[in-house]
Amino acid sequence: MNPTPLYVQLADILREMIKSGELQPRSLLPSESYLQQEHGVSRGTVRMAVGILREEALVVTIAGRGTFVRAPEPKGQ
Amino acid sequence: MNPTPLYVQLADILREMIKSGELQPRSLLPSESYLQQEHGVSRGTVRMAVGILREEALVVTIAGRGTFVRAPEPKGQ
DNA sequence: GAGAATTTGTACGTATGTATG
DNA sequence: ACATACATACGTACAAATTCT
Repeated sequence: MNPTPLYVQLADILREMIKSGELQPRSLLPSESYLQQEHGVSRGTVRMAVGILREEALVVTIAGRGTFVRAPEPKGQ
Repeated sequence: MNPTPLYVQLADILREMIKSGELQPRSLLPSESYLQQEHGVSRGTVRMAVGILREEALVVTIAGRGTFVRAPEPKGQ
């Protein structure tokens, strides 16, 4: 009965934006601050969502810069 | 029970300095770096405090220059 | 004009506290 | 007890705008 946690929902949204190509490889994800306001959640929730994508190796985060969409691994590796 | 947040307290102090005339219209507010050290808080806390005054239209901030006390609106404008 | 220093702008990293279910 | 979610507050890093030497 428990609804899907907000941070999982947000991770799902962002993952879909990457898979669909809306967020291109090597491009920046929206900042934590932007995602906070855009989705009406706290920074902690945003960070947990992005953390999921990081664990899935879909994105790479650099302090002071932002979070980047990783290039998909070329086939045959 | 929660104490007033530091950034609200600092905003209150700065607002009072403006209202009282200690900080004159068109003069510069102390820099973020100065306010940090002077009040023993982090830069983020200073920025949130100044952000409150900005929302109240008591000050105007210019990147690379500083934050200025706004001149009170002359009657009839 | 070049370069350094200052100041604000933006972004992520971490810790703690509170509240709810 | 635990997970979720929010807010506060510290810090670091990098970038951009401006000023000064």
